[in-house]
Amino acid sequence: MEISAIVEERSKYLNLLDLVGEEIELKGVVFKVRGLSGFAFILVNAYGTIIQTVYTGEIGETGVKEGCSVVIKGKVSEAKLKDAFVEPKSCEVQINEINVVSSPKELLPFDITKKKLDIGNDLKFDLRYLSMRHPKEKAIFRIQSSLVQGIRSFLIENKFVEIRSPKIVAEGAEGGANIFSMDYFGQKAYLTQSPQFYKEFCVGVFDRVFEIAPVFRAEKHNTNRHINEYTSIDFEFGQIDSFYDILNMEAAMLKHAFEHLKKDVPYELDLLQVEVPDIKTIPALKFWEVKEIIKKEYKIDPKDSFDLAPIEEIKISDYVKKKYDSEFVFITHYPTAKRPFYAMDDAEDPELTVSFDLIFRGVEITTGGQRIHDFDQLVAKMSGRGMNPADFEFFTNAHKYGLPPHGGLGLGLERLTQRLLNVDNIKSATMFPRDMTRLTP
RNA sequence: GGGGGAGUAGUUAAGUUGGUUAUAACGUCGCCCUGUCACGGCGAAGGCCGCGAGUUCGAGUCUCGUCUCUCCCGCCA
Repeated sequence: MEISAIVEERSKYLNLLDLVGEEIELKGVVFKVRGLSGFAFILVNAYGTIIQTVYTGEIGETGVKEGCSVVIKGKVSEAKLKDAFVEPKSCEVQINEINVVSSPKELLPFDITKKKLDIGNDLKFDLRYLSMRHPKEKAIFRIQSSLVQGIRSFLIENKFVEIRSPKIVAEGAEGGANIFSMDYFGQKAYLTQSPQFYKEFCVGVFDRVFEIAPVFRAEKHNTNRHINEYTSIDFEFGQIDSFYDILNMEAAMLKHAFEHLKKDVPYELDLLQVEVPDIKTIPALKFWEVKEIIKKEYKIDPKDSFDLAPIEEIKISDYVKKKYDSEFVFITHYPTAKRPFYAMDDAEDPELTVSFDLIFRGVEITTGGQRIHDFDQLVAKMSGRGMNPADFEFFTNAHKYGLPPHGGLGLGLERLTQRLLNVDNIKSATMFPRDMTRLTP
C-alpha cells in the first residue's frame, strides 16, 4: 500500500448511520456485556462513541468480557435503543464474527458502566486514566477540548498569533510568595505564574497574540476552585482605543466558543445536561458600584475594601442574573492597590485601574485589563511601589523601545469548564489535577 | 495559614447508650432467562472496621497519637 493510501485508511472515521444494511468491520473496546439466554448485547467503545452490537450464541465461549479489545465483523441494522451512553440510538451491529485481540488481566476496581461513577475523589484521581473511561467523566474532557477549539478558532480568525512562552523563568509576573522556585544549573529560577511579560513582548511583534498553556501557583489553598497548575487562556492585543475593547473581545470569544460547542458536542452536552449560556451582552459594573449594590441589596458588609470576597462574587452574579438575565458580569475599575504594577491607572482616578474581572456563575474566571505602554509611566509606577526597575530591565526594555496601547486577559480554562458544566470541584474539571498533595498520576 | 467532617468487603454506604456470627446496594463468581438498554431471577464467595497505643470482662463504637481523604474560610484564574 502507498503511504498516502495508508494515511487515508487510518483517518477514516466510521459513521454507522450511513451504513445501515452494510457489512462492516468494527474495532473497539468492550464497554459492557449484557448476556441473555442464547445471545448477548455487547456495547463497544469505538470511533469515539459507544455502539451496541448483538452476538447470537453463547458469549462465554468467545472469551469476550469488559475491557477486551475486539474486532467485529457484522451487519449494521436498524434499532431503537434507549441506553443513555449509546450513540447512535437508531442502529446496531449484528455480529457475524468476533475476535479478541487484547484482554485485561484484571477487571477495573470500580464500575464505569453505571449511570453515575460512584467513587470518591481520591480513588477517582489515583486511577484517573480509568475513571475517565466513564462516559460522563469522558464527556467533561470532550467538551473541554471542544471549548478550547472554539476559543482558538475565534482567536485565529481574528488574526491573533499563537505563541509559546517559557514556563521556566527568572522573575514572576505577579511577585509574592505564590511562586514555585527551582534550581536552574546553579541559578534561581521559577515556574511561571503568567505569560504576561511575553505576551506584551509579542504584542510589539504581532500586535495580536494568544497562548493556551499551563501556569503554576504555589498557593497553599484547599478550595473547590483552586489547583496549583492550571491552563491559562491568555490573549493580548494592541491598538486598542479603550480597555472596553478587551471586554468586547472576550465576550465575542466566549459567544463564539459556546456556539461552537453546541454544534460540535451536542451529545456530551446533553449527557451532562449542560445549559450553555446564550451570550447577548455582558453587563459591566464598576468595582465600587458592585460594593454598593452588595451592601444595599444583600446587607453584606465588605471585609476587604479593595477586592471582592467569593461571597460577593456569588451575590453580584445573582443580582446580574435577575436584573440583566446574564450569567456573566464584568467588574471593572479595580483599585490600583490590588493590581499588578503593569496595570494601567484610570486617567480620571489614579486610585483605580482600567482593569476588570469576569465573573461567571459566581466564580471569577478572568482577570484582564489595559497595560501601561509608556516607559516613563511604567518605571514611575514601579519605583512608587518600591520595586527596582533595573531588576525588570528585560521587561521594561520592550516599553523603552515602544509598544502600542494594549491590553489583554487571562482566563482559567478549568474554572470556565467547572462553571459551564456545573461541576462541584475544579479538580473534576481537570484531567490530571495538581494540588498540595497530588503529584501523580 | 485557620476551622469543620470522614476513613467499615473490589466500590459506595449503614452500623443505636460499648455486648455474641459486622449489614445493604453495586461489582465479581455459578446457575437460569431470545430484545436488554442502570436488564431481570436464584445462589455463593468476599472484612486485620486506615495504622499505633490506651480504657474495659469485652472496642467498628470511648480516649490519645498518627497517616490519608474531604469540605469551608483566606488568596486567586
